[in-house]
Amino acid sequence: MSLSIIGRRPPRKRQKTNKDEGTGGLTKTSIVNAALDLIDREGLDNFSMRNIAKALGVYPTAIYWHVPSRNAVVAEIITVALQDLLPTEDLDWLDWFRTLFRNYRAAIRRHPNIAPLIGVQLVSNASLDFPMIEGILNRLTQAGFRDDRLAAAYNVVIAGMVSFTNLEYAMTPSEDAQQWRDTIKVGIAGLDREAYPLLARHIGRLENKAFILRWENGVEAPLDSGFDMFVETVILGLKAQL
Amino acid sequence: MSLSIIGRRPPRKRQKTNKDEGTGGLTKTSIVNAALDLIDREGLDNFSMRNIAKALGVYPTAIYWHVPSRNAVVAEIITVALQDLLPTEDLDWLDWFRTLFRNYRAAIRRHPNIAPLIGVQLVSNASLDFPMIEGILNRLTQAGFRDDRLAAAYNVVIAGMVSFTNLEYAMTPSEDAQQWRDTIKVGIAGLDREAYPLLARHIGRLENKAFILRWENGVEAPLDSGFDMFVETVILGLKAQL
DNA sequence: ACCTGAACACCGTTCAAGT
DNA sequence: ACCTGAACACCGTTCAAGT
Repeated sequence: MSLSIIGRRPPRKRQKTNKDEGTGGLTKTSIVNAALDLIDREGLDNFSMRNIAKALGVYPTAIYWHVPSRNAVVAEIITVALQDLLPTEDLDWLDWFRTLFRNYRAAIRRHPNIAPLIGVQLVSNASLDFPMIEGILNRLTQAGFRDDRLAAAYNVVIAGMVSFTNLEYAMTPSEDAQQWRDTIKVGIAGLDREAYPLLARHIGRLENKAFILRWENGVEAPLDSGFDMFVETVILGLKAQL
Repeated sequence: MSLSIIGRRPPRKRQKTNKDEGTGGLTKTSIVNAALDLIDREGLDNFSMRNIAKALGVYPTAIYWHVPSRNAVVAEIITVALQDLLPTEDLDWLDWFRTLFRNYRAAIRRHPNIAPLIGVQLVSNASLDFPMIEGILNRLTQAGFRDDRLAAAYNVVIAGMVSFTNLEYAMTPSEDAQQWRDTIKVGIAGLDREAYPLLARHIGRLENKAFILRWENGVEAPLDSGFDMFVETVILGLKAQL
């Protein structure tokens, strides 16, 4: 049972017409699928209620009979994309969290363009669900976190799960990508090597492979080793505080 | 020397007229200040080029003589808000990173509404600057990270710096905040206590104090203990990998 | 050099009307 | 029950024209 905010409106009683598939009629799921498809194919810049409608061959306003708002569509997209993140029960708590974090990143890699939607609005947070929360609390309790420290550790885990990956898959400018890339490269080329010696020495392994110093996101330039270290950092850091 | 993408256009030669203050004329800095003010006062939903113009008493298009795009304004806002994050030199590497993370959060707490702007676009990443990057590399080198592991650790630090805080200050829905809060509370009230016993047992210390289970963001409901633990997690986790 | 003003191609959402 | 169609109050940005 997830905290979906969709399907609350219209609040008038509504018979379960149960035509969620087959008939080709407009439904909540067909809308959400079309929206996710649109984002995958054309990027977040082209994600709009009007473009969803266009993809479905209906008037923009038709969507509002099935779904209360754009925010609700976003929440539902996140729910769909982040299904089945929970690791299997047999893992110990360290491996359980490792797997959780990797599952999250794998889900984002399937739909990288949705990354900027996650975490920026409380509304979209709500599409995560109880089984996941319970699972996290369960493993943290096993690890030894109690009471207020359990709540704190829970927040650490959520932040750890989404943070690196969301940053890795930040939006690249859809227009003038070339110009943007040049701007960064020129900035790096003009670097004062005496003022910033470490940056200058390691520029080869930082350029386009490190936050702030890249012009492509995780789709073209994945930050695998950084992600691996981040996962270990969070897990070993939690362990160190027991 | 920061990687600002502002002031590139118009690329025609342009005399330094040096009337950045005093005269009351429109300038890049007056535009950025007005934009940041607008966001602070009225929230991100009301942040638009047109509303900046309205606040300055000019036509929307006047802004485009001083600034190339909305993205450029965003990048500049971030640069202004994230000034002076660097800790003092005398701290050892552990305390240096602790202070860096706290400085970042303090900066966001001064302008909480800009949090959703940070990290979602590569463009806005670029407003961070070389002194900070060099400082981070410096402390990581001191700690003992070398070569490829230095680059990975750098990415861990950047992600660690922004992640928890950005999530903590995610946007609350500007409209129908009351309805949104009720939706969450109803979801929690209807919780299956047998299926999710840990969640049920600790709901008192999770409700509105934990990601996914809150209806207010860090402005009204700061996650202090979670943040403290997150900082220690990242730092001790890095230390554990040396 | 700097701003006005019209214009273009978009948005999300409401509401009345059709079937 | 479900969709059309018009309408409202917005967007970012370009470009010609004024001063």
